[in-house]
Amino acid sequence: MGRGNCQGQGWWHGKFRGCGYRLTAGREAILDILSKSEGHLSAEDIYIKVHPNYPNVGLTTIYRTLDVLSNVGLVYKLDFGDGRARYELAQGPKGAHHHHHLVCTECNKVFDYTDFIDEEVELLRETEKGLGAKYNFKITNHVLQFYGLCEKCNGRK
Amino acid sequence: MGRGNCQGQGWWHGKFRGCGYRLTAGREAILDILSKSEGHLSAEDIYIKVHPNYPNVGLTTIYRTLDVLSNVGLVYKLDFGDGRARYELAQGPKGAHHHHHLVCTECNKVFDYTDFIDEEVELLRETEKGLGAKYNFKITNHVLQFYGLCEKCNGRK
DNA sequence: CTAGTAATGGAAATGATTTTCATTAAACAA
DNA sequence: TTGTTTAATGAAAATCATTTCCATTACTAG
Repeated sequence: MGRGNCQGQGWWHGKFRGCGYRLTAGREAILDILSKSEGHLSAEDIYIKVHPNYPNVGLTTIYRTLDVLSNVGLVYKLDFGDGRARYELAQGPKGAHHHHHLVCTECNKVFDYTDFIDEEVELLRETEKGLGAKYNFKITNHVLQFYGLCEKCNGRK
Repeated sequence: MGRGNCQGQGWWHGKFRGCGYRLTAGREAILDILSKSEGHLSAEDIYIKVHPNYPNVGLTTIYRTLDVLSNVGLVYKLDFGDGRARYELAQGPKGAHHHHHLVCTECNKVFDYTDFIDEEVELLRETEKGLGAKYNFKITNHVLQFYGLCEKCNGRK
């Protein structure tokens, strides 16, 4: 973690300075890639996309930056169970568009969905409240993911 | 994956042979440990517990066996986001006792809970059905986990 | 009893992520 | 603008959970 709770909402620039972080070329490059190519990039994916324009940005920096971005709350770090983390922008300039993920265990493709989100969110909120009260547990975060076979992979069997 | 769908319910012994697997001493030792010490053991945890009685069972075998057990459906492989997998018996001799997990991000302790399970299961079932229909996705599995601070860790801050 | 094949263990390999450390460059004050 | 302070950086090395290799052992069906 590090320097306190810097999570919240808002859009870049100010966000950094406020938390004592510096906004460097490399960091902007990474944010830029994330905002353009929407969805589920691994550190290496980002490295490959950033490299042509910024050949001097190393993989180490990608990792460090993603860590910072996720601390600041600009990026979500996702785990689809394939041994490498994925990252996606927490929100566009327009704000957050809440969605969950559907992961194909065969081709590893990830589908975003927004159906049932309201009911899910409602239940999750209830559960968080209930569990928090019962176990004196302060819930900060949850993970809900569905795994299975996408249409294509399911057909092939 | 491997040799077809060997998932289902039932208790040991028969399970193995039926799927073409052999029930060896090492495998029984691992099942034994899992059934005694309930909850969330890592491969190394298991290794350490098995080793005194079976010094000749290596870590590699633990991993391989856990893989088999999880294929056969006797064991759930869990991921609490700390970089190592955990394993728990899918069911006791009495049958499954469905529960979910509450993970403390500070001390990494994991709490089982069974509250709200009915509502959760209901919603998850609905969602699975809905998503399955809409995206032609065959959902086989889901993950729902809450993260936060346990009473102790929360108090310390 | 014997062939066929699954299971095993130890060592080496893998691969994503972190750490180390010397160098560079934001940020802010003078 | 110019320092000065300290965060940020890159390259290489280190970590560490998990897998793979490979030669050996041991179930099991015939």
